[in-house]
Amino acid sequence: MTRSDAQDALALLWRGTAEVIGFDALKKKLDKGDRLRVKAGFDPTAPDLHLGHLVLLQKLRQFQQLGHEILFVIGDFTAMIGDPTGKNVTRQPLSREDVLRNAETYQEQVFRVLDPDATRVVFNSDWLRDLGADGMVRLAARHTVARMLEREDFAKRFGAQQPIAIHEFLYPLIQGYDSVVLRADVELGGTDQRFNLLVGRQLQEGDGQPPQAIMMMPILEGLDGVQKMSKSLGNYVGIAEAPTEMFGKLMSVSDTLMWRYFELLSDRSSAGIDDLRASVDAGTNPRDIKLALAGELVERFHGVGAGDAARDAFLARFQRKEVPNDLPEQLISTDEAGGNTLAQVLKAAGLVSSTSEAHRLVKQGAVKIDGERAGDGNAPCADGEAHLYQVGKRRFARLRLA
RNA sequence: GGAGGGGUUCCCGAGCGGUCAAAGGGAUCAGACUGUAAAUCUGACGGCUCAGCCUUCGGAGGUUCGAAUCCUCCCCCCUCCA
Repeated sequence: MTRSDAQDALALLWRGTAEVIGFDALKKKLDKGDRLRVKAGFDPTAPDLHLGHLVLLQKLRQFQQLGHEILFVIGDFTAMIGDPTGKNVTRQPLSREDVLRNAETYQEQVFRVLDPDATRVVFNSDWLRDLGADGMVRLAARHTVARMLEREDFAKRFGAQQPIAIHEFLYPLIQGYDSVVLRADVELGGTDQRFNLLVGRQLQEGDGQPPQAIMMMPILEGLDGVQKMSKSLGNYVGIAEAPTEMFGKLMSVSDTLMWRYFELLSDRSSAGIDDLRASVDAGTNPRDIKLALAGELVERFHGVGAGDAARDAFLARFQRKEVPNDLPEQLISTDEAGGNTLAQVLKAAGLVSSTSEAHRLVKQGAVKIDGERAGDGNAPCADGEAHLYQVGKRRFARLRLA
């Protein structure tokens, strides 16, 4: 590795991080050309990954591309405790079966980002089961209650006289112990993991190991650009989502937020991103840059060519306002629909969730038949021939009545 | 164990006998605008055989011409005291 390669590598690894602890030691190891053991732990609790999770995975991917070893820790043991981080209440533990099933879907999605051949997946129950009661007691002896209570969420709950179960104290200790067992050089986590990550350093030092560096990644903003991306807020892009969905969602992101996504999610080099910025400053339409971002991410999750296909479909539909060309014809039975009024047909076709909604949308001018705006939800639909029904800009169906 | 407070339409949250399908905000959807599904503005936002009708305000009963609003019992949450 040449001098400048090393610097580029460092810059790449540094990019987008919220905070790095133990930077100097890390730099030294990188300069030496060591192959680092990079640890990241995952709770197999919510198996639906989205781009918010990708931030961390992306960083792992970068380490991986630079030749380092990824230790992907599935916290099947710790999931039984439930990470208290950020929680104001004690978490419900998961059953063994849930954990294993989740871990399965987890890996499947994760390997769309990471190279499975260069990733070591480990389950922390492997060594924690053998730790035994005495080992657990020894581990617990390594930390004090006072220090544990420094943790913000514990402190809050304690101050508010809300319960903290004793086993919750074990979570950070166990996560830290994982680092000891794995002899991690670096551990990645979200900024909310700071405390747990630091415990790892402490335990490693106590064990006579050099403490791991800690790399904290920021929380990704969701599509609204304000709140963190999360499934419950509905502002997320799922890793397993269909290409057109994913593309459309990414295109709806604001121009400002787009750069954040580039920095945290894109495989482009930092220099390449700077070039894009410069070109926008020079007058390039940000939309075109966003198309590239959306294309890149779709490509990553859906394979070569998927990005271009999604892009073409998007442009056709929203820029040229064309109708999607691969619309299958749907046969609607007026018997099942309960009648043949426009509202009933739209409901039967699944374009609206109720006839009431259909009537409302018709009144708002959102419904078109063969491109003609419909004016009456009670108007009967002619049967026999297929017609193109459209609700709003996104819902289409080619329907034939029977 | 004792004393209080509360459960309202997707979420938050008003309403406290009729004028309530129920304020306001958020989310969502639509229309306009646009460089895209950003921003902004406007509107919609329980269901139906849709300008009329039907079913909603934790659950079950009751009072009343009439209840989300009053009473009884039950379920669940929270706060304070012990």
